[in-house]
Amino acid sequence: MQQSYTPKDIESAAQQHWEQTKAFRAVKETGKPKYYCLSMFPYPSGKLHMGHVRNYTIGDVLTRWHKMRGYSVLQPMGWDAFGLPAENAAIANQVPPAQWTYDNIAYMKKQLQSLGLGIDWTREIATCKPDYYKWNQWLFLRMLEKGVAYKKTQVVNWDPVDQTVLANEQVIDGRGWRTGALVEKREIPGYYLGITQYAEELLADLDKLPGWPERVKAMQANWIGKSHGVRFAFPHDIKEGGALINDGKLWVYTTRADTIMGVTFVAVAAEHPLAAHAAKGNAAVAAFVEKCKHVSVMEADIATMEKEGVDTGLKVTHPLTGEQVPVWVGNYVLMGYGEGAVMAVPAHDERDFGFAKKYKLPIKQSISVTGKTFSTDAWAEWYGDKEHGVCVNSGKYDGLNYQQAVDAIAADLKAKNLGDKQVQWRLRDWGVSRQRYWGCPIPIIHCDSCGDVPVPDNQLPVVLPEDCVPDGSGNPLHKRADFLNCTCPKCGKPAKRETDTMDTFVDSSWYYARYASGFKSDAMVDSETNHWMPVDQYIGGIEHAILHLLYSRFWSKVMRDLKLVNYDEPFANLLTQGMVLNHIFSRRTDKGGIQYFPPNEVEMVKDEGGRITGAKLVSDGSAIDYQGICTMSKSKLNGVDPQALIDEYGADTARLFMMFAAPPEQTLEWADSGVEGSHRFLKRLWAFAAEFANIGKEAHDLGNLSADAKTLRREIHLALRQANYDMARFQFNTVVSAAMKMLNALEKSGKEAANRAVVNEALSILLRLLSPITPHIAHALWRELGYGDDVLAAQWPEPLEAALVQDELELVLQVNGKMRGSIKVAASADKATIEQAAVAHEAVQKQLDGGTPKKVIVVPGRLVNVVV
RNA sequence: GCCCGAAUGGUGAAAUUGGUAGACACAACAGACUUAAAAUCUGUCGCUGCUAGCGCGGCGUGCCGGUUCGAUUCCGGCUUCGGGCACCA
Repeated sequence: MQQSYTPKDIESAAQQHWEQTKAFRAVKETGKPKYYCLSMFPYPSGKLHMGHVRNYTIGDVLTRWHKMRGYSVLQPMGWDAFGLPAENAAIANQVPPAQWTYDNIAYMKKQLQSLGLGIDWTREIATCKPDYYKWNQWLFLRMLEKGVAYKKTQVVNWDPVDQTVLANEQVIDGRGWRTGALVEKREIPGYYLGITQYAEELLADLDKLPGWPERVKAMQANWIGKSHGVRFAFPHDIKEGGALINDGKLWVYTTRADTIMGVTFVAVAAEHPLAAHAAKGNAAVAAFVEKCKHVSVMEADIATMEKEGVDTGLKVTHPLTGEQVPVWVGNYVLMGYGEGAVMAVPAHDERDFGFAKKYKLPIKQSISVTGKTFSTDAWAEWYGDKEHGVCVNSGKYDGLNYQQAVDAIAADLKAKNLGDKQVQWRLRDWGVSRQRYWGCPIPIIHCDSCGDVPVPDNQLPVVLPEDCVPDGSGNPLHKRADFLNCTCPKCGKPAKRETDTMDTFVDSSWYYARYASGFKSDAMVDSETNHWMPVDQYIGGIEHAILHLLYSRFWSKVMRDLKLVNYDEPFANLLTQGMVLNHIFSRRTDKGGIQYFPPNEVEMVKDEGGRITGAKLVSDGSAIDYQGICTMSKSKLNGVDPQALIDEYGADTARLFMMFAAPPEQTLEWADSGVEGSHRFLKRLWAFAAEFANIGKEAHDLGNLSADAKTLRREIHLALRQANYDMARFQFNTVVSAAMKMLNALEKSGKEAANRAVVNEALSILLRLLSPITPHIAHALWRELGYGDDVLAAQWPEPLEAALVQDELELVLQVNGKMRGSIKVAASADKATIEQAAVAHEAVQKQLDGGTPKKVIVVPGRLVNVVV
């Protein structure tokens, strides 16, 4: 056996072995439970980054661990291959997006394989291939038939840099989620998916997902945003051009209908028809409306912006009291939510209160809480309390609590035909049309006579030409006559194809079901899908907590309603892995800019305690600033290329460090020195195994062990017990530390001839334990030491009771809860014996000072606490 | 403001859920081997007081309080930092 650890050789040999034995080919096996382990598929950006390595290592550890425990496993991989970066690369390099994408896929696939991932590559998919996106189109047509998909013209978020429409979800603080450009409002036609039709179920079914992190469920629930309230109208007779505006009704929505008797004014958004009407005859209103339009663009200021408004001079009628109520324009009212108008109750809404104080509007109390005194001088927390409040100054509603008042008021409004209870959702329908080339074509044909005609199923897929080179000015499909021109399926006349493509979130909304399908028939999914689904463990970044996961859940429910699949929820368990961070180093340039330096060109300067105080450049020793720790990013030059790491240390070291540095859900701080530490462990393991192989493995009798051998064996099994416990809760960092403890113990006392039987057992445990994390070295040593042909086929180790028992226990001795020493007692000792031994201990005697203990507490197997 | 989550040595972290705080590592320091370096191995390593030393104490898990024989863990009240949501009516 080779004396030194050479990762290159053993890793390629192990990978060949898995390939030849088809070790990870997923097949239905009767009598075995299934385990579908899925990592979020990558976008083929060019090369793997550390986040990928972390994600896929976690998935592979779980896959291999389950395989060894008797599950039939499915771990697939594919490519989220449509999207903007390919078009941007095309513009920059004059290469078709298709070619760029396929080249990247080929390279990244090699990288994934070099990590030794146990993937069933026969199920590989790329979403840019017609045999995949055909089913996007097919399902889209089914949705059209069911009314789940529909076309409408709407104001959309327009990203001026990417020249595309963004979903509401893709707008962050008024900027495009990818480009960061300020979003403009535009009106264009597009297709929408009725995700709001499933809002109730998407919210309710979160309760069916105990294996999801609470915070992800909370984020989804917030996003769906269900609120119960009352929608009602203030009647008015304000006319424009002879006709009543909005049929003489100013609609508002409120969650606090119980405070309706406290209404002293109404506030409308600057874009509201009443505001527009008032602006025509009132310069002050016109100026304010204009100001709101400009200010509203400055998103950063909005959060801290002063609440401002202007009186329109218009009046509407209170629907219950008949009083005349003034209408104001408020910069805090949003046209996009509810009705674009709100009833204002200064006494019981903090925002309205501030507004009323500023403009000296009346404040009318309509809720009171026992023992509290109302004052219009300052806002108090209880004014908004709907738990304890009862109606006052509210006529017939006096004395009613929140729910009673809302019920009564809603009923009265309904009787007057002026309103009713309504459930309001924050969630909007999903606009899927994108004015981009590199995406799945929307299967629609525009005919001058017949209008928008769906492409018939037998003409699917509508294939996207793969040889276009976008030049940055609009969609290149507009210039492709061969794509554009077609005949109308209804009347046969010449017609034009839709050139919009689908949001790439469509592609990723069902790929997991496609993997699970056997690919045996020309169908979106086949019967094998229901065997593997739902995904038993889904692993990916927290950044997808809302969009991708919500869309996938929605898509699954649509597929279920079409009887394509039989599950309600696609992902039974979800693990959101933390980000990978690294140090940032920078320096101010002469011109006042900031220049960043990659960590490998920098030497850190530390103080005596080892704290980082600064840094200097390796090349010339000049001082630079240490900026702390941040996510790896191209612009800050603090990314680490996993390939360099694999080339230098091997895949096992990369995997081991990734698992050891932090628990999976926590952010991981990159440290080169930590990588070396992990590599050192593997070298030590190899060296120890090689020495053991040389000495030979005679004397394999575990039945008659010396006290030392028993102690060593117990240490091994204790560590194993801890490892198994931690494996089950995905705390892989302490699984690794258990493995390290085993090797430490073996190095300390494993070289004695008398311990050889224990060492032999220990190494077989250690190699099986490490096999999911560092599969290559485990595979190689398992064979070298003659344990068998394939460690993957070995049974997962479990600690033995016989190895854990002790004749004599060491108990911690406490006096008043403070540790004062320890006592040794026979394992069979009863409570009285232990108490006696404890009290007799000199440390206890010293504390007792001749007296007797008040109380003695014995925790079996752990400690004795003497209270004096 | 609301909803999550976190806070433990110089650093990453652990403590099997109320029972020896700091496991396992990294860094640092000292030593061995070496002509030397690298590699490797050994030792020290929370803060602090007394002691020449062996040792013997005190404090310590963001802060303040509580429950308990015993609290990193449970309860109440804060502080700070992450993440999400938000003029959402």
